[in-house]
Amino acid sequence: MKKTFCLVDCDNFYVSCERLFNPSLEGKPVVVLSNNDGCIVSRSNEAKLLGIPMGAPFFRWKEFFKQQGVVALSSNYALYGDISGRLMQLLEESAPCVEIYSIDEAWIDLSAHPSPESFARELREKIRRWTGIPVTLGIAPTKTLAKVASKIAKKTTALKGMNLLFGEEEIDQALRTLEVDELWGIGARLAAKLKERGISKAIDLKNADPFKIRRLFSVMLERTVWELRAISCFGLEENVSPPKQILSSQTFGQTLFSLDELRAATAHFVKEAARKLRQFGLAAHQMSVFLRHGPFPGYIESASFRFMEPIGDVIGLLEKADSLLQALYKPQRAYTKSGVILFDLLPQSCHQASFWPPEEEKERKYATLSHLLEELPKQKGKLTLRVGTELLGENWRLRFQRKTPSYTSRWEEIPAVKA
DNA sequence: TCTGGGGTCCTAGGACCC
DNA sequence: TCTGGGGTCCTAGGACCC
Repeated sequence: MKKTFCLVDCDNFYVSCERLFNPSLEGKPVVVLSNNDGCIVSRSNEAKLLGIPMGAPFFRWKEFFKQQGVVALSSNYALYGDISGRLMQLLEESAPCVEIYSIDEAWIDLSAHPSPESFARELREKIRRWTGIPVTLGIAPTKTLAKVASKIAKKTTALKGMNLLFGEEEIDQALRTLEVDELWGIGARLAAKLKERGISKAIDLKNADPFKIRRLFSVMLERTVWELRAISCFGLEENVSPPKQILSSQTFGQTLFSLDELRAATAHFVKEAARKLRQFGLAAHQMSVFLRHGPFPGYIESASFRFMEPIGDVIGLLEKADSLLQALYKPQRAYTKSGVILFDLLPQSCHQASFWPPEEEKERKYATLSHLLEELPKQKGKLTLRVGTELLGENWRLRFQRKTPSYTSRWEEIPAVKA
């Protein structure tokens, strides 16, 4: 059966969110920075026109921004997450089959829709009116081609944020204009290898022999070739599958040397990871703690542990993480980042009984404590109950020098209208 | 002086099994 | 001299995505 996929892709999402609450940013070059104000992760069209690349380190562009009047903002994830939630909800109410793909992208299956074009036109208008966020829609017989359609729509103002790609000639025409690394699933590494074999434009990959591509590269790349030929290989994934791993980590606000500081940071990451674990009703069979040290990009060392039984409670995770960390730590090292990964995740309900008699008393105590540790701060404020290790240091925390208020998610920061 | 954080999937190779 | 042929599972590492 012929398929029709529609990609809904927010334009410059983080910048667009900032503009909702600060219209004076409209028409100006604006960028949003990553955590720690490290690099540039979102750019307005005006900023793109100035030649500012995605992912560039902020410190290299600071001077240029001053000269050109570019506004740089720290990222405000509470705001972006909230706006994204509203937008996705709107999509789910408007379309039958939706896959939320990232904070600012979603797929809609329009295969059964009698008129995808008018549906898309109305949807785009509705999103703009209800959320204030501009989006671009790419519509095509495969996901890879829908990405191509949207990419071209973003480059071509005449298309007004919408592009349908169906005819073979139209598709070929589009693929002739794109480099192979502009395709979904092809990064710099693969592009370099493809170029060695004379495949440099997207159209060259479409015309390559899929079986040869599979042999030389991978099945994934073979599927991309089929997708470029309008044969769908990547379907819509509607059911939100639980995560397979949970990672919580950060680059520190400054270089750290002391074990106590690292312990405080790690305790924080464990709590974050455990919160997510509970949110999905999962338990972790394995945990790994890692540290990065030395000059950028640095060396990463990690230590893992496999629990006898999958574990979900914070206290148990904290204990183990702390001892893994202490085993990894070496004095005199300049640490720049740490983190915790939980993997081998299972639903809490498929708990396999232990061969050993359970330590019921201890488990009950832990469960109560873990519950308190999570609930109390939620109800009474962040600092009401914390783990001792968290108090060992604060220097790992991030610098946010240019953050805008949490307009939609904190009562104290809701915008006020002055009479 | 400054370089994000959170994910997924695939592959190759080793250990082990019958 | 001759040294099988299938499997499975696990892990590390590479590549990609937003």
